[in-house]
Amino acid sequence: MEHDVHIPVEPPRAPPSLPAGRVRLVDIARRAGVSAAVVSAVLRERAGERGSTTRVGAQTADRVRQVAKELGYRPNTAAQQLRGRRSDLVGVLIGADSTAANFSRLSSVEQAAHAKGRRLMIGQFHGEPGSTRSYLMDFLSRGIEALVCFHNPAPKYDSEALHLFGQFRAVVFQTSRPIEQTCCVDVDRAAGVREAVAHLAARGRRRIALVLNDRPEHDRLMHDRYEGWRHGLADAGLPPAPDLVWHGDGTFPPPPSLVGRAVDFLAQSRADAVVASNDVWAILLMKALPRAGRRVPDDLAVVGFDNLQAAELADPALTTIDQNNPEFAAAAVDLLLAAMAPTPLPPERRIIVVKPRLVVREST
Amino acid sequence: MEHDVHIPVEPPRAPPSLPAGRVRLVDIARRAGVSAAVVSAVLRERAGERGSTTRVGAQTADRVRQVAKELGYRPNTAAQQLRGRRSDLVGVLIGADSTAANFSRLSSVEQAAHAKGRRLMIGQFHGEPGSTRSYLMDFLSRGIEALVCFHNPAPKYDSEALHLFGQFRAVVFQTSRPIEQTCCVDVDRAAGVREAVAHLAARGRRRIALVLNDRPEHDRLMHDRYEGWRHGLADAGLPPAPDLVWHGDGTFPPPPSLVGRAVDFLAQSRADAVVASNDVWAILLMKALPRAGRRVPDDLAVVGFDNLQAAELADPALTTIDQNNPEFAAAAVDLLLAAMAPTPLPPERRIIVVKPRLVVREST
DNA sequence: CTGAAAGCGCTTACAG
DNA sequence: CTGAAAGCGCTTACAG
Repeated sequence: MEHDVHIPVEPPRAPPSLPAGRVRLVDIARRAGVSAAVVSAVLRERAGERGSTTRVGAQTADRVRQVAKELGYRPNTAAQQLRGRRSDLVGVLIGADSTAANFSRLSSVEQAAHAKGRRLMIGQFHGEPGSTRSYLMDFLSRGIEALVCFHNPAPKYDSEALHLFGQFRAVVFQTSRPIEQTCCVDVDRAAGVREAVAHLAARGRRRIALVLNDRPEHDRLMHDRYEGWRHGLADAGLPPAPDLVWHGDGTFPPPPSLVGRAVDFLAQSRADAVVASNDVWAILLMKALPRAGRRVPDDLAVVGFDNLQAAELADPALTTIDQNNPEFAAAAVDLLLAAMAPTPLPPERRIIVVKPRLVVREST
Repeated sequence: MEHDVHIPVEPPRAPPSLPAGRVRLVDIARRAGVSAAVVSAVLRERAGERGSTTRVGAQTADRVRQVAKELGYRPNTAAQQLRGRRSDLVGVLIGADSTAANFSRLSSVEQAAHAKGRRLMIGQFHGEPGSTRSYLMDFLSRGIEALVCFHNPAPKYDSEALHLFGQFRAVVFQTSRPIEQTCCVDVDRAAGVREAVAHLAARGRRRIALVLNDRPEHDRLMHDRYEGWRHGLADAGLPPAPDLVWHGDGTFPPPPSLVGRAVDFLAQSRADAVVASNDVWAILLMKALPRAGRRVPDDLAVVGFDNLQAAELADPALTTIDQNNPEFAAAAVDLLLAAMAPTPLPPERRIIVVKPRLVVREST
């Protein structure tokens, strides 16, 4: 019919020896004069997978590899996956409002995963539980079996989300687990603060204060810091000093008024050192202290937590507790791989605690 | 044979009406008493894809949806992809040594991509071209057609890498393109600096210096700042002042000795304001200036570039040029989607320039 | 409006 | 040591 003439004519097909478009396994097979099964066996062998029972002659194998390279063959992962191959993707869930510290940890996890031949797919959740669920379902649709969650602290999940988490072969959470069977990498915050207190005491500080973002009873992260501080004082032979603990109302980042109250507290309590909840708090304190007539570090030594880029750039450069992201990331990936193994991981091996490192700079 | 007795006995199969393991399309079809083709049509319709020519009766459709929900069906993306469905994944290439600024941009891109129904797979490269190539091949194997590259500045790619880039349907680079046909989102650095100079002039500054990390002739990013500064002076009716330009040797971050030389220059040139290459430079200058007897902002106003978290935390809080990541990310994703369309994008639409915003704080 | 069939690109028993 | 065949879970012409 006349109105059909505009339909484009099929271009002449390329000769079968030079496949057009994407190169497939059979294209290699045809060119090398072997069957697809042989090509598959050779290529999987090179990919370092477990040797198939089918052995291919060395000459044939070389020829196949040669042709594959010539044609620039790249296997179609969708087909491999459909045929039963396990996915090498790791899903990552991270809060869209994550701090810079979390994104730098993400970078470490990517490197650790890459070193183990894994790739990362990332999803950010934005508070509402729906976004978490949709990403989890998406990951499962793609055959992703391993998941890392950067929840800090873990939000309250609804039962539907918990059900979805349960469908992965391996899940590693950060800091705490909403589901007992899953895995967790935690940072030993108490040990970090304890080391910081030891460092301050060694430098002659005697009235070492603690500034918390929230009450220790409300927030496990703060509780851990409190415990580390308490033990640190005891280690150094200093008396327990509940009068040297100040806490905010959980607001973060703290508004100037809240920082001002903490500074007043530090001045009035005659503290000669302070361990802050994190670097942001520490830097804000350092900024406000001189205006209250307290010099850092002469009158008051300051220690932060996180080792943000801002810590190094602060004036004076901030002594802080580094969360040791490379070790954290390696532990997370190791846990993930161990949890994927056929034999279930014993409960005591499902949690790894990473020890942070104190980075001493000018503020102490 | 006796030594085979340890092989586990197959568990009794679940009745066909309650499929065990992953739920497939046919499981829904069986339960709903229809064919797989009907289920596929109904489910794709719900997924908002273009309506198939095959229309399904409303009652049947409802029943299918109901059953799919009951069984917790999730489509197998590998099978969909193998059947010809386009991938909704966007590959992201980012330097492992990326600054915090780049990772925060990554977060914006994820949000923009997510808003358009796309997912991100990230890969980090570690300097050597091999890691870039292996990620590009990996992305192609997965059927990923869209790529975003956070190269800043773009490294020298070998011809093999360039060939791989050419195999994607859409590639968006940051700042500059190593291949002409690809797309690029750039930040109008010159406009940002020009605005900063206008701001300084409006506050009565007359000797506005420029501190560059490298010679303008060596580095396009520095050249753009130089041009913005030059035009800014002209806009404000200030004389051209080549004696107010200082540049380092490209080392970044700058060692204290280099910062010291820049500070000496600022003191000797009697500058009353300075625009620095970036926030790190600005903060290091602010830290060193008081020791040279110059107070910020009273004697010397300071402007940075990037709006890092450290800028807000600096003392005084740093006025800086924000790269406007949300707009950058939206532009990058728009470009990607436009470039994926069947009609090729005209060359002039392959570059989008994002205007940065000046964030005024205490340092000016 | 609906069903039966073919096929996407692989891998894996199963024969030779 | 190698080949022919079946099938993973979908979607899309093609018939009815």
